[in-house]
Amino acid sequence: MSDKMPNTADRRLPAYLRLRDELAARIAAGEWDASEMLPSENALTRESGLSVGTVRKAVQQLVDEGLLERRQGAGTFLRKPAFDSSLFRFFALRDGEGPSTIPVSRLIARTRATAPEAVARILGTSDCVRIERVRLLQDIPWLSEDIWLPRARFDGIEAVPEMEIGPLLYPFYLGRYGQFIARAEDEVRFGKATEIAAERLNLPAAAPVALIERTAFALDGQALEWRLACGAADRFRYRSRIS
Amino acid sequence: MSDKMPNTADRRLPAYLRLRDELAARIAAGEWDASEMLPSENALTRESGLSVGTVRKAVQQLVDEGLLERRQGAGTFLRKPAFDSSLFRFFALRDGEGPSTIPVSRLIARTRATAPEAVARILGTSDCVRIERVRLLQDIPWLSEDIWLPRARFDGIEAVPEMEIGPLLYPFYLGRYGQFIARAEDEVRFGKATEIAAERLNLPAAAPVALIERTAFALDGQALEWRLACGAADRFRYRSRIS
DNA sequence: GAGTGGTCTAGACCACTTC
DNA sequence: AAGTGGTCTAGACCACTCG
Repeated sequence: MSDKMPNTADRRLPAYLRLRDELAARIAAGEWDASEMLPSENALTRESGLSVGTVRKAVQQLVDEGLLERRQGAGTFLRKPAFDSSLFRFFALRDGEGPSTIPVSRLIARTRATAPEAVARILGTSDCVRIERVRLLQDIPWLSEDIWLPRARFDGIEAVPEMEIGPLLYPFYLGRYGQFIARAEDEVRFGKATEIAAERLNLPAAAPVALIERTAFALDGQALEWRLACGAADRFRYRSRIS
Repeated sequence: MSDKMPNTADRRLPAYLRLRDELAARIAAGEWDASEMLPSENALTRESGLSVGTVRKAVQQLVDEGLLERRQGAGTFLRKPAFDSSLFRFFALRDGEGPSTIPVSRLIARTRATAPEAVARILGTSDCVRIERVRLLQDIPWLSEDIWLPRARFDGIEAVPEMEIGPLLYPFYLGRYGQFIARAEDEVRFGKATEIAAERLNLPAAAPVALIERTAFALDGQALEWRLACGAADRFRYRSRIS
C-alpha cells in the first residue's frame, strides 16, 4: 500500500474504504460536475497505488450509496440525487402516472425564525430560516411543506430572488451554498391537517393527512435540513419491497 | 471456465450469476438447513472450477438479496427471512420498544374460498384458502389480517391443527409445504376499518386505519400469498432511509 | 491450530461507448 | 481505434471463530 492514501479518519480502515472516503470528500468539494467523467479506474489505480480490484470496490461502494453512476464504455459520473421530488413517491399519481409530470413549487413564505426545540436539537441550532411552500402536480396542490434550515449554513437564503430557486431545493443548496445532501430519513405517520395546511391544500378543516417528517444529512452526517410535509391521506400510497 | 456450471437459464450470463442461480436453486430445494454451514468458498471454488473472486461475487449476490448471511471465521449460512413479523415495523411500539416483545397470533377462521378477482389475478387462481387472524402484542390486538393462499400449493392447510401452526406463517409454509417465501411487496395506504376489522381491533366503527397489502413471492417469482392487514392509523409510523 | 470469510494484488480479456 | 467499465484468474495474507 502506498502512502498516498489520505489519513482522514484512518482507523486502520480497509484501503477501499479510505479511498471511498477520499473520493466522497472530493465529490463533496465539488471537484467534478454532473457532465464530466471521474478519473477512470486505470487513473485511480495509478494515483492511489492500489490494484484495480480494490479501486473498483471503492467506486462500487459509492455507486451503492447512490453518489455515482457507472456507464460501461463511457466512464463514471456523478449521479445527482433526485430525491427532492421523491416525497411524491408516497403518493399515488393520477392514472396516467405521467411519464414524469413535473412538480411545481409555490413559495409562500421565507423568514428568519427560532426553531422549535425538537427541530433545534436535530439541526444543532435554533437560529434558522423557515421556508413554507406548496408543491403542485398539474395545478393541484399535493403537499404542504414547512422547511427549516440552519442560518449559519444558508445565510441570506430568505432574500434570494425566487427566480433563482428552482422547483428542487437540493440542487439549489449545492449550487448556491455548496451544501450537498447525501441522504435523508423520512418518517411517515397519519394525523389531522392544521388549519393552515388544510387551507393550502384545499382540504376540509382537520382533514386526515399523511405527515412526512424528513431530516436531510450532509456526507459527514451533519443534519442540514428538517421538514414536515403534509398531504391528503386518501391519496397516500407507499410501496416497499422486503427481502 | 469448466463445464460444471449448470445450464439452467444459461443465456451466456456471467459465471457468477450462473453460480448464484445454481446456489439459489439448491437453497430452494432445501439442501441446507438453518444451522448448517454452506460449502466454504474454497469448496465452491473447487466444485465450480471458478476462482475465489468469482465465487465470492456469486455468494455476495445472495447475501445482498437477503438469502444468505456470512459470518467471518464461521461460515456462510441461510438467513431465514424474519419478515413475517415485520408488518409490525410499520407500527410504533410502546415506549420500552420491548427488546423483542413476541407477537402472538390468534387464528379466527380458515376456510376454502373463492378469491376476489383482484386476488385471483395475483395468485393465478381463484381456488384458495382464506385465513383470518389477529395479531397481538402484549395482549393488545394490533393487526387484523386476511390472508389468501392458492389451494393447489397449500392443500389441507385449513384443517391443520392450530397447534402445528406457530405465530409465524412463513416458517410453517416452508416446513409443511416446502414453500419458501423469498421476498414480499408491501403497499400501505390509509382508509376506514371495516365493521369486522374494527370489532377485532377494539376500534370504533369506521375508525381510521392503515391498510397494508402484501404479496409474497417464491424464489422463482411466483406469488404464493396475498394478505391485507389493517391496524389503527394513530399507531402507524414508518421510517425510511433514502440515498 | 485448522478452517472460515475479508481484503488485496497484478495482471488478463471482453463488451461497450465515443470519436 | 482508443478508452471505458465488466468479468475473471490464481494466487496471497489477515482477522476471526471454534473446538
